[in-house]
Amino acid sequence: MNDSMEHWMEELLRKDDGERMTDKQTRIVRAAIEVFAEKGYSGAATSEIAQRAEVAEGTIFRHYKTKKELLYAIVSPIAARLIEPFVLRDLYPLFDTPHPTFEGFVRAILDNRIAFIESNIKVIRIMLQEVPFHAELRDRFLGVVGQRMLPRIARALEHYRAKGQIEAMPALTTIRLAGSSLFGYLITRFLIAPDDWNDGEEREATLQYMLRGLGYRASETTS
Amino acid sequence: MNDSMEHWMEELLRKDDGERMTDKQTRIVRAAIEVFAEKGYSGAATSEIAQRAEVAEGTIFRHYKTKKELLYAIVSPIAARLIEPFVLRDLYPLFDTPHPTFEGFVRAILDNRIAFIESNIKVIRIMLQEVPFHAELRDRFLGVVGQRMLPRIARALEHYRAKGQIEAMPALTTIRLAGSSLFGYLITRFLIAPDDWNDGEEREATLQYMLRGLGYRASETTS
DNA sequence: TCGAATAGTGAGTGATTACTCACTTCCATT
DNA sequence: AATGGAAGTGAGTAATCACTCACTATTCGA
Repeated sequence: MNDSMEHWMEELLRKDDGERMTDKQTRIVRAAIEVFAEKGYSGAATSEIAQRAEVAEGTIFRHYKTKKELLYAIVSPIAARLIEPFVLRDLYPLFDTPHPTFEGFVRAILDNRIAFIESNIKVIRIMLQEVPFHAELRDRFLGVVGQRMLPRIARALEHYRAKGQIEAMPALTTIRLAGSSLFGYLITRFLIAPDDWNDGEEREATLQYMLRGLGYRASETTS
Repeated sequence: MNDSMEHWMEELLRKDDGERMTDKQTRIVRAAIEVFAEKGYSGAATSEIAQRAEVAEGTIFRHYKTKKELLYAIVSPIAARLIEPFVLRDLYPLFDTPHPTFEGFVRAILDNRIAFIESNIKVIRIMLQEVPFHAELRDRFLGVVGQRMLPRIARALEHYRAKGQIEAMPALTTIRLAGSSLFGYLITRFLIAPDDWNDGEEREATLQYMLRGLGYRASETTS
């Protein structure tokens, strides 16, 4: 029936004020994720969501004023958590102790993000589907990415570049290139070819491609 | 009003049997592209398409039995042409004369695909949006890619690998990695950051990233 | 010039849509 | 045990949906 939403669910299933949701409320959210993922936002009928949640249709609108509010309630927390690790990781200095090499840095991010996306694939799919049609959603997401995530990654990159471990290149370009490779890996693995997939090999090949592409050299100067 | 669909339009605007479309029919197709791109397939109302085409709603259903058939009529020819150049390019031998180096090969594909996608961005957006929801569409697309495009690229890659110009790696992995970079470039350029975009620099950086990532060496053996 | 086929029309249809509201049920606090 | 507020209900509603059909207008070969 369901699969991989267990851990984050517990955190998603609180209201903004921290109160726990009732049983029926969690069933509504679960059902909505299912139906949005299958049919898209416009194609999903609130009547079907209610049916799958085994709940009266009115119950949905008791908790969410509109269908769009239900969508946002599902997508927003995941969007935030897509970015969070970069923010957190920056709190204890990322620069020196944790990863002396750029390779270690990239490998850590890769593993971390793969794991997260792996267990949130459904909601992320909904997000990717709907972002083009909801200006508010897009602006909020791009805003957070642009203002919080990118600058921090840029700072980390500058560190490794200064150590001569990677080629000089505008930070945004570096992020775009490496991001595309990560993104392509995930899309292929989860959406295009979930079968016939040797994950160990593909992951390593992707990593090597990224490192070579960015001109990684083990080290020249020591910090 | 409209912008970049001029050249392929002339070819799209024939029926399967080659007959030309009437004026109203072309207006329907144009309007449908607009509305599908803005609202998605489910979110698009046939009444709005008719309105924008300045046509009676019944006229749409005279030419297309259902709304879904209208979608397919728009998307199918573009899906085919996304792949076609690889097929054609292979007809006159790609291996020797045209591009002695792998770099030239990649650069040619890059330029070719960029130009095509640039002038078909709207329909491609529709395709990307709707493919997840229409199994028939997805299967047809993946079928053509898997059976016609991938084997031919794989053969070309084998050629350059044999000449020692690129690293040994499974062909599908190579294609995925290079494809991700191309895809990421296009997504960023057309969907995420159409402003603040130095195209010359970004295109060159992407190319270099791809070549380095695949372990490109100018040449070792001569053919 | 005619006739028949094709293109185009728009009011009309039943189904479905998101959402409302008067109502009942549940439960924590007194 | 009483009570007030929140949770839950489901029939009902106006709007919108994709699609039909009886009809008119246009085109074009004979």
